[in-house]
Amino acid sequence: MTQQDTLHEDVIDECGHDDADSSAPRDTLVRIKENFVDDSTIIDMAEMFKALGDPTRVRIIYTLLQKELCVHDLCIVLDMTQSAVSHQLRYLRNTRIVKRRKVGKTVFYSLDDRHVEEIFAQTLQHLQHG
Amino acid sequence: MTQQDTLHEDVIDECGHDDADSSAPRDTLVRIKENFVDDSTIIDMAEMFKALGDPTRVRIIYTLLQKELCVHDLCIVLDMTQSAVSHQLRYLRNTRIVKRRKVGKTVFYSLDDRHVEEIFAQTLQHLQHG
DNA sequence: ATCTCATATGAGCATGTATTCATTTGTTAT
DNA sequence: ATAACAAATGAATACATGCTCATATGAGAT
Repeated sequence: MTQQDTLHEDVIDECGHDDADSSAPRDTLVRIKENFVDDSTIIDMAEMFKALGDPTRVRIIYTLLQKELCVHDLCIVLDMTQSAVSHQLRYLRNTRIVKRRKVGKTVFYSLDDRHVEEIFAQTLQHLQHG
Repeated sequence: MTQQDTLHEDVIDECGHDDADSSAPRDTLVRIKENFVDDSTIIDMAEMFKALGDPTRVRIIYTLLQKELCVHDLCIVLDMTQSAVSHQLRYLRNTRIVKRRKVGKTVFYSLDDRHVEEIFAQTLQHLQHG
């Protein structure tokens, strides 16, 4: 916010009259500002994408997309420490992307959120042949 | 990888014979491992989600979803420093989410990737009324 | 109770990241 | 050329994050 508050309108769209002290563009910005969803939604979105924004977690999700697995087997498939996997599973659990089911002393993990599943699968498709 | 390599199969699915030295479950894990997409795809996915996984960048994308804007106006709408916004725009540019168009000394930014746009809009919808 | 296996978790560390501040580059106008 | 504005960028800083190591919890078996 160091520079002055003049507004710029796309020259092509507005055909000329984008004067520095015109008020219409300012209204446009105000309108955009008012169109904002609430902060909590913004934060929720960021949180969710952040949860998907790590290679290890992507691999976990991709694995669970194929089959429900226990922590131990996940460690084998991912070739990672039990501790590292458990930490990431806790992360994914906290963001409701993954759920667990206990059978005796083993805990089975599977995907919890269907539309996270959709987003993930969709993105995977796009990247694989796009 | 500290614990032993016994495998666990879902008791309900497999109706009993989940012996520690059964070989079928091990095959299952091997199959899952082989189903893996290549590492670069995993990394690309994570990179892309990471790019969307920050409140500031979410706000930028949400804003540009409504209208192409120059850096200066983005600063006003987001109520953020020109430097901070520019840094994030560079990030989004590097991940091909956003593109720029120069008109004189002002630079207009807009969304570049249509399916990032779709993923974003879809996720927003899900979160707003889900 | 004790032992073992499966998972969870806290602390510590090394690395990554978002912002700020100061400065630079690039463009227009005088 | 010089001045003024728009945007980009490098360095520094404060904070977040992913993994490791050690340890704790919890459940079944002996």
